[in-house]
Amino acid sequence: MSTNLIIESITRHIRLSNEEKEHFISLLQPKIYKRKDFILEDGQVCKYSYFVTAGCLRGFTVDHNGFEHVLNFAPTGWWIADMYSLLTQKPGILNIEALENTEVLLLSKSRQEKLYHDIPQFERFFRIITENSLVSYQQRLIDNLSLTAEERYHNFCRRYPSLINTLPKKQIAAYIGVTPEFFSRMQRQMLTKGKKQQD
Amino acid sequence: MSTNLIIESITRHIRLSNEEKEHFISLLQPKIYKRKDFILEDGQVCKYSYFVTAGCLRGFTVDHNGFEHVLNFAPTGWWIADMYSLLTQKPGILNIEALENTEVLLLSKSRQEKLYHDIPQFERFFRIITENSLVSYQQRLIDNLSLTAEERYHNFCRRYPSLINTLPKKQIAAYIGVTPEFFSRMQRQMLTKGKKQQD
DNA sequence: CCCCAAACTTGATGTAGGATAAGAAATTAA
DNA sequence: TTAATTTCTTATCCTACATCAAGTTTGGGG
Repeated sequence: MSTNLIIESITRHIRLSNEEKEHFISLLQPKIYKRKDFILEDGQVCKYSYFVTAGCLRGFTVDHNGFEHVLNFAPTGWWIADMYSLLTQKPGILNIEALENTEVLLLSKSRQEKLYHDIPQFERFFRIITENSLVSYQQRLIDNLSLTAEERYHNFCRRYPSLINTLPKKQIAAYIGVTPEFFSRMQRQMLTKGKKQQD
Repeated sequence: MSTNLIIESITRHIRLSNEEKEHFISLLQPKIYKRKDFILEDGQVCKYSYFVTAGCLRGFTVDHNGFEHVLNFAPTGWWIADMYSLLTQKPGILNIEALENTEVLLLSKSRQEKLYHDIPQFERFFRIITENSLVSYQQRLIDNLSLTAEERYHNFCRRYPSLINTLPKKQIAAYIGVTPEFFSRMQRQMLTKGKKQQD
């Protein structure tokens, strides 16, 4: 099982003995999804946190006009879940879909709670990654209130450098909050602007 | 000292003995700000979490055109801080200002860390409120991507019912992400719409 | 109580980005 | 390889909201 990555990403924030590492790993379930598989659909209760060991997932909502809005991407090494549903155990509004064939490690809510009890350090670990996540959503909200679509695109590029060229452009558009048509126009404009600056 | 409110809001999530409560309270510093006082300015390092026991604060950023964007309000019973700066201890981008004469309890970062050590339950408490805060910023981001200004105004009303009539309208406009001019027009439209529905 | 700054409103005009449509290019499944 | 589907682009027109300007109302400090 490829658990190096998850252990490494955890021990960047807390120290664990070998037994603790093994105990933690024993709580995980590996699972494989194929491109376009849905890991979670809106209306369902989210029962797991998902850690991506290979591939890429996307979390998105569908508004009442049928348009999709991407909340987050989860490439290799990232966690994803419908936090609202996971916390409340009520039906959520998030869809999570595999953008390519993807391997994940599942940590169920009940096992996560058990983990907090068995190894209190994990309370700290999840507090820290939740804090970091909170900060980045605050920043993204401010960006959406104050930046143009083009500036938000640059922020996307900084946040997900590995995805710039691998992701369908319509997914990027749905993340920065514009239509695919406008995104296309915007890119053309950016090219001509770039050329002007070269002269 | 008016610490009933903060103890009550904490014991909604974790259980504390009387000694633990007293220890916690001993770590807090009360402070009073006057209307228009700045609790924190962008560029400063945030050294405290602030709990409002009376009055109201606002957290906002100023963009490169000089426009203000409200990240959050903190009426009585709410916490506020520049999370980014508090976590990293680097200069932040948030301003926190008193909208009226306001009483707060300060919890310094170093004391908060001491608290995690002395009473590990607090690790859980702050994890939970951070989780809840994360969920609401996620929702607000989705709302900004998918809803009209009018729908976002309704969400503001649900989130901060006590502020609808007490807050200057330009503050509400800066929260939902429109200009005061447009907010004014929007309200007039909502009135005439409401009248039509009555007929 | 009054005055002045701040907040609010209203109108005229401008613009970033959306809606629609339709064809071109790229992927996928078979 | 090809047919079918999805994605991307381009053009035209449209709308939600911004900008600018000017006047009105409000309310908090002296």
